[in-house]
Amino acid sequence: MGSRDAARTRERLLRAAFQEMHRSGFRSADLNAILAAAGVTKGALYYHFDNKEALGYAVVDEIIASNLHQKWVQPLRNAKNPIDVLVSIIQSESLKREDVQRGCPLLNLSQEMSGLDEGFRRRTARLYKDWHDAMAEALREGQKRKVVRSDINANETATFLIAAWEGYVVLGKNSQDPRMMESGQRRVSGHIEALRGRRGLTKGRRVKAG
Amino acid sequence: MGSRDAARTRERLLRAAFQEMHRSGFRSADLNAILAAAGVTKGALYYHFDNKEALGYAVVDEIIASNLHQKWVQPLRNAKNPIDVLVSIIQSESLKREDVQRGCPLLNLSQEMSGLDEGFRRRTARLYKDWHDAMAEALREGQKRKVVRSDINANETATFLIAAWEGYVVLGKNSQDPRMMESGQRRVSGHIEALRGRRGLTKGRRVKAG
DNA sequence: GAAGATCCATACTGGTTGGTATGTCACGGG
DNA sequence: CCCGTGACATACCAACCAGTATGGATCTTC
Repeated sequence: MGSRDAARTRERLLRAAFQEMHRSGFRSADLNAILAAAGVTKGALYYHFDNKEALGYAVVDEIIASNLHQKWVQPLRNAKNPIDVLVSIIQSESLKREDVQRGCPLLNLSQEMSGLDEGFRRRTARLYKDWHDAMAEALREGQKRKVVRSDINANETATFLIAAWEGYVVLGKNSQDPRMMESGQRRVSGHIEALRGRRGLTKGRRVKAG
Repeated sequence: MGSRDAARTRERLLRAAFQEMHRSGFRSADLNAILAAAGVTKGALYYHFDNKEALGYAVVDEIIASNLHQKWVQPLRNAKNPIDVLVSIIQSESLKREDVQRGCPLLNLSQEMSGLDEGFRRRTARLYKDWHDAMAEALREGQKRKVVRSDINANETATFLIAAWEGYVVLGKNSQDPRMMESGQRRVSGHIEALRGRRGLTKGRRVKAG
C-alpha cells in the first residue's frame, strides 16, 4: 500500500486518538475505534507506542500542546497590545453546539486524569503553566508600554482570566447552550477590557455592559 | 445480620457510590469496590437499583443535590445580606490537598458525563440551575434592600461567579496546590465584595487586596 | 404458624477491551 | 541476489466487570 511512511502513520494515530479522547475521555477511548478512524490496525499502534498510556501522553505533548500554543501562546508573543489579542482570541471561540458540547480538550483531560495518573497531571499542569505564563508575560510587557494598567498583578490576573474562561466552558458543555458561551465571551472580554492602561484607552474604547 | 433496615442499606450504597464516583468518576467506578465500601453484596445493590446508571442518577439526585442545597441554596434563602453569605461560603471551602485534588463532585460528573449521557446531563444541569437561581434570587433580594448594587444583572452575575469559582476549582484540582484555591478565594471574594450597594458599604467594610 | 413478600448473599456468565504472539511484506545494504 | 530490519496486519488471549440466576434468611400478615 501507499503507507510506507511511518511518521505519517504515527500522526494519523495521534489525530484519531485525540478525536476519540476528546469525545469519550481517555479511559473510555476505545483503541479499536481509534484504529478504525486512523485506518490502521493494532500492529501499527503498538509499534509506535508502548501502550495506551503512552499514546495518551503523546496526544497531550504533541496535539493538545500544539493547539494551545497555536491559539494562545504564539499570538501573545510579542503582541503590541495583549488586550486586543486576548479579546480577539476569546471572540473567535466557536459557538457551534458540537464544539460547545465537547468542551476544552485540556480541561477535559486534566479533569479526568489529574487525580488518577501523575503522568497526565504533570503534562496538563505544564500546559496550563505555558498558557498562564504566556498571558502573564504579555500583560507585563503591556504594562511596560502603558497599554495595560500598572496596578494589577499580571500573574494573578492571568490565572483569573483562565479560571473564568474555563469555568464558562464547563458551564457551556453542561448546558449545551451557545448563549452560555456568548455570556462568557462578553463577561471575560469585559474583564480584559478593564485592564487597559492610559495609552490603551485612547484608541478602540469599548462600551462594557453589565 | 443486624441489617434488616432496607433504607439504611440503600443509604450506605449511595454514600459508597458517591465516594467512589468522586474519586474515579462514574464510568471507572467499580461496583465491587462500592459494594465492599458499603459492606453489602451485589444482591443488595440490584435489589435497590436497576443498574449502574440508576445508581449514578440517584447519587446526583440525592447526595450531590443535598450537599449543594445544604452548602449554597439554604444559606442564601432569606439571607439578610447575600454578599456576606457568599463570601462566607467561599471562605469556608476546604484547602486540604485531598479535597482540592478531588475537586467539585458536581463539576466532575457534569464534565465527564454530560456529553455522553443525557440523563446525567439533565440532572447536573438542573443542579447548576438550582445553584444559579439561588444566587440570582438572593442578589435580587439584596438589590431591593440596597445592600447589593442595583446596576448589575443578577442572572449574569450569578453565572459569572459560578463560572469563576468552578474555574479555580478546576485549576486547583490540576495543580493540587492549595495556594491556587487561596488565590481563587481572594479573587472571587473580591468580585463579590465589589457588588455591595450603598447600604452594604456602611457596615462591615472589608479591605481586600487584588 | 404458614404463606407470601421483603431483603440480601453467592456463584456464575458474557461481552468488552487492552495487550500479545506471530506472520508478512517492502526495502535497502552488502 | 540475499538477508536483515523496519513497519505493519491478523488472530488470539486474559482480565476485568456489569449484570443475572438462584437460593436463603427474615419479617409481615392473616
